[in-house]
Amino acid sequence: MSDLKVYNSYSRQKEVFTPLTPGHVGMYVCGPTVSGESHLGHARPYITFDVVFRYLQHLGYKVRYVRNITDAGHFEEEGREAVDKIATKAVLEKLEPMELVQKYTNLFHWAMEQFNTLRPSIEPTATGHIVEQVEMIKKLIAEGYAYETNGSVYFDVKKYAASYDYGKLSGRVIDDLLETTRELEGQDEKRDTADFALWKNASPEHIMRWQSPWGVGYPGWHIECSAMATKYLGAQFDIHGGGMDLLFPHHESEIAQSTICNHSAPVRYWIHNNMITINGKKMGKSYNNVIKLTELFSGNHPVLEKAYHPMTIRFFILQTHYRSTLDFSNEALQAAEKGLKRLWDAYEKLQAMSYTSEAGTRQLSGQKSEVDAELEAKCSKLITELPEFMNDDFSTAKVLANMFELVPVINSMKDNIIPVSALSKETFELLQSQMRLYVEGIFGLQSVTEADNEKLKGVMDLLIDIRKEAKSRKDFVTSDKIRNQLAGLGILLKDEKGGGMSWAIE
RNA sequence: GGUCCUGUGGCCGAGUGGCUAGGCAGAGCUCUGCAAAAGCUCCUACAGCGGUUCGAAUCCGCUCGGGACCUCCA
Repeated sequence: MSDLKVYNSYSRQKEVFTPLTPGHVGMYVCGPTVSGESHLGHARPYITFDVVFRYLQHLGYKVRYVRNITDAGHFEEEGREAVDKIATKAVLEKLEPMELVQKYTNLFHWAMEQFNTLRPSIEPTATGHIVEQVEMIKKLIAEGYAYETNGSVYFDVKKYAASYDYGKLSGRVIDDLLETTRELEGQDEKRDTADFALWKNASPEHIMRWQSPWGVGYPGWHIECSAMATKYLGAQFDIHGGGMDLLFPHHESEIAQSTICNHSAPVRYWIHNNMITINGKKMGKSYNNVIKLTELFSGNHPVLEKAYHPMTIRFFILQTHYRSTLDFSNEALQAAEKGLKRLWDAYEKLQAMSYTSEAGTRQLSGQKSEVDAELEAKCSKLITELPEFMNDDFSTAKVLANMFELVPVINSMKDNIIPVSALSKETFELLQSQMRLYVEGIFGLQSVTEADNEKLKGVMDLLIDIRKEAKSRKDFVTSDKIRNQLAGLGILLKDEKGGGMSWAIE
C-alpha cells in the first residue's frame, strides 16, 4: 500500500508521514474557546481531524489526540480596554465565569456527540494548566526571549527573529510585521509592536485572574497551547492541527515559544483546514454571519430553509477536501442530505446481503452465475483506491466519489438486476467490509433516522404483512390506505422488486 | 498597502499535461396496479487574452473577478 502523505503547511508541500516514535502518533488540535456557542465553522476542524484520528488509528497507530478547551485567556478589544473575553461575557450574563465555561463546554461536547466525533485522548483546559504556563513563561524570561513590563510579560519577537525563522509558517516577513502599527492596549508596554503577550496584568474588574511572579493576571492565548501540547505530547510531536486562520499569529507564536523553551521545533507536520464561507465570506464572529450549531440542527435561523441533521453536516464537510474553502448554502446542504441518504441506503442494503444465499437463488432461477470480469475489475479498482485516496492527504471527496460509483452496483444486486455472483465471493465480501470500514469506521457516518425502536419495527412488520396480503388480493384501497396514512406520519413505504417492502422515516 | 490563496457545467464540488470525477437539480426510457425507490441514457464545463507544448482546466505571463491573513477568530 502507498504511504500516507500529508500536506505540511510549514513546508508547503505534501510529505510522507513518518511518526517520531514508530507506531505512535501525537496529535494536537486547537480546541474551542468556550465563551460562546460553536457555529458551523467550528464543525469543520473537529470533523476533519476526527477523520484524521480515525484513519491514523485504522493504519494501526496508537494515537494520542489532545484537543484543548480554551476557557481563559483570550483577549477581546472592548472599548479601550483589553479584557479577558470570558470575564466580559460572564458579567453580561451575570454568571460565574466557571459556570459560563461549563455551560458552553457541555454544549460543545453535545454538538461533537451529534457529529459522532470520537473523544480526544486528553482534553485539557487552559485554567487547569496555569502552573505549566507560568513555568514556561519563566523559562522564556530565563532564556532571554521574554521581558516583563508593568506586570505583563511579552515575547521578544525581534530577538527571536534574529536567530530563527519567525514568519516561516504563516509566510510573514518580519520587517513588515515590525512596521505594522496598530492601537492596541498595552502597545506602549511592548518593546516592539510585533511582540506578543505571554502574561497579562489583570485590572480589578477581571474575574478570572491568577497569582504569578509578575503579579495578578492571566495568561496569553498562545502560551496555553504550547504549554499543554508540551506537557502531554512532549517537546516534539507529530501533528498539530487547526483552522487556517490560526496560522498567524497563534501557531507562529507557538513555534517561537516552544522552540526557545524546548530547544527544538515543536511540530513535525502542521495541518490546517480551510474555512467555511457563507455567500463567499468566511463565517466568523467578526463578520456577524455565523450559524450556530444548535440553529443548524433546529432550522431556527433566518437563512436556513430547514433543519439539517448533524450527519448531513458531517457528510457535507467530507465531500470537500479539507484544504479548500467550503461554501454554505441551503441548496448545497440539501444536495448533501439527499446524497447521504442515497449512500446510506445502499450501504445498509449491502450489509444486509449475503453472498451465498443470494448466489444460490440466482442459480435456481436459471441465471448465469459466472463472475462478470469487467464488473469484478471495476469494483475491485474502486475499492482498492479508497486507501490510496486517503493516503493522498486525506482526499475524502474522492473516497466518496468512488463509493457513489459503487452505489448503482449495490442497488442492482439488491434488485436482482445483477446477480450477486457476478462478483467473486472475495470481492463481494471485500466490498462489504471496506464499505463498513470507510462509511462507519473512518468517515464516522451514522443512520440519520435512528429507527432503532424494536416496538416500532414490530408494528411496521405487521403493517407490511397486511399490506402484502392486500396487494396479493389486488385490494389496492387497503394497500394505498396503509401507505398513504404512513406517509402522513412521515414514514415512507417502498415496494421493492420481487414483492419486498422497505420503509424509512422521513 | 503587504503576504498568500482562488475563479470548473443550473448549483455544490474532485482534478496539476493526454484518459468519464462524484453529488444535487433537469430531460427521456425501463421496472411497476399506482406512487416512491431503483436501473439505464442524456445534458459534458474548466473567467478572459496571450505564451510554452505534438497535446493544457492542469505550466508561464498579463487582465478582470472572488477570498484569507496581517487584530480575537476553526
